[in-house]
Amino acid sequence: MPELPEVEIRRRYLAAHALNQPIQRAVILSSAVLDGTTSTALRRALKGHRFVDTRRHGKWLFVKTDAQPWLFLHFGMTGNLHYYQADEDAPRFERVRIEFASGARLAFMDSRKFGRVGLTDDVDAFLARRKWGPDPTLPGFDRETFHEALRGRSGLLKAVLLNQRVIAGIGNLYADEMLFQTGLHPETRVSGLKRKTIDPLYEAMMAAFAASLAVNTDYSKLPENFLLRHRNDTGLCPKCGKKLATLPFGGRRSYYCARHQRRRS
DNA sequence: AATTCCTCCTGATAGC
DNA sequence: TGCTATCAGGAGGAAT
Repeated sequence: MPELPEVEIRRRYLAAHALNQPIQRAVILSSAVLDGTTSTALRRALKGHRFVDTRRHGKWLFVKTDAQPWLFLHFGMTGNLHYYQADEDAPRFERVRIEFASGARLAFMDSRKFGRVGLTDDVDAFLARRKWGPDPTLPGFDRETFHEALRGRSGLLKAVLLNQRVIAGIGNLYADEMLFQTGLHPETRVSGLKRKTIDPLYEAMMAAFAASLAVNTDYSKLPENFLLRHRNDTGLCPKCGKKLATLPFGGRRSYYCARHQRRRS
């Protein structure tokens, strides 16, 4: 579920609740979500410390501690956060629990265990090592950055948009939204795209992220003309009422309107 | 180097 | 009701 806007909402949630209070201990309920660290190392890194800052790049969330390392979180397909009190029920699928001295708790939940939790001493080095592309919502990203990111790419547009090393943060749903808003077929070849096509794609991406953040990623509150409102098996194109078409795409599906998003070339 | 394919894991839902 | 098949908003590594 979580793409750039969803992870940004989680970042804000964590920042609003979990900063600047002493951590009593961390409990790892499923070590399967640990990435490059161990239960022991994670517990030791957090115990007695506080979270002091947050940062996000694409779908990755980083939480600075008052010691050396940052905690990093990736939510996979089903990851989420839940802040609650010790006398309340733990959420389902809790995989890592951070207990604060106050009695409050922060749960990292993830039914499917595709999420990741780990430690890094240097966020920039972490991002560079994994070769992530630029994040469209961070300072410095503009139309030219977008153009530059797509330059030299030869794959299919949908696949390129999903490639986090090209641009960080676009997932299956927002890629479909961008393509729908610009009338581009998912299998359009990137190599042939002109600036007059790429610019609207950039605008559609920024508009989709902004609109989603404005409604706290509650898609039911998005304007009617968003594909995200209709992206399901019975969904109809908000422009023409035609039933949405789908294409298998590397293990998942693209939803699009076969009338407005035609293959060109 | 870039792109495509496969796999990791488990819950919700549709269909019989 | 119960079982089975299918699908789900991701990333990393292998293969091409």
